[in-house]
Amino acid sequence: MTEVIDVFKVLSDETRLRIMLLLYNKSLCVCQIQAILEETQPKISKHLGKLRDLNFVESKRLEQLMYYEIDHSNKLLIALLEDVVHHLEKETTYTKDMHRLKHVDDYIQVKAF
Amino acid sequence: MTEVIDVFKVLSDETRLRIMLLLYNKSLCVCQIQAILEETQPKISKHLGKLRDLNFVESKRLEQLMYYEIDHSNKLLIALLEDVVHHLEKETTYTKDMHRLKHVDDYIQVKAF
DNA sequence: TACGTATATACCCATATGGGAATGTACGTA
DNA sequence: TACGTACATTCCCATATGGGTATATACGTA
Repeated sequence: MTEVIDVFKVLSDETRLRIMLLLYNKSLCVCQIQAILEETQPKISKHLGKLRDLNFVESKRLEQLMYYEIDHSNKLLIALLEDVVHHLEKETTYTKDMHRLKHVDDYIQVKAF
Repeated sequence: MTEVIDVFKVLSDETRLRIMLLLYNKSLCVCQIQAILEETQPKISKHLGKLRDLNFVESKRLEQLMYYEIDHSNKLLIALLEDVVHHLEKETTYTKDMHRLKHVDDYIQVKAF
């Protein structure tokens, strides 16, 4: 039960949900997420820390960059995100985020994961 | 986005999640929910109030009993609960709740919804 | 009308949560 | 070694959240 509660808690914060929706599509480093979401670095970092502590994402350092990858083996998490994606298809914040994600390399140039 | 966040917030409390999983199967009155979950009446009532305020459930009075029914038209909510059901199939609290739900009439005798 | 049962609400409190500002740490480079 | 960039963490604070106890309200019945 705790497991389910944790997933819902994680996804019930807008910043974290947006982060997860990004990582659901592609692994990213902190500064990319920061650029796409237009949020402060500590804010992003703290949320990523929480996500990592709960094993919803994994981090991997590439030189100075810390890349985050979603745990694709977490069936529940993935199923929930899939539902959300369908629900948000035409929602402004989501579509903006996805657009920026596509063009993330225009915002910031980093090495690929 | 707020819509999605609200659903996740609602489901991120164990008591509320258990209530929703009950109502996902069957409409129930407060005292039935209380009996199944073995929680205090104000606790159940307050959570139901929150669920009603957010339009995730509807209430309907039958004499002294207040019946609660899930909003089956809320596609996202239903999809998420479906995912949860699959994930909890063998989880203790959940299976216990479902067992009590089946035999709710042995616990408390009330008029059907 | 008085009472019992079912339910809702108010009040209070402990704790959790999220964010900002500042600071610390890791790594690459000059 | 000094510095810049990327990221993590600490400290602090405002607010949200959940639960308990007590109380109020609604409805049926004697």
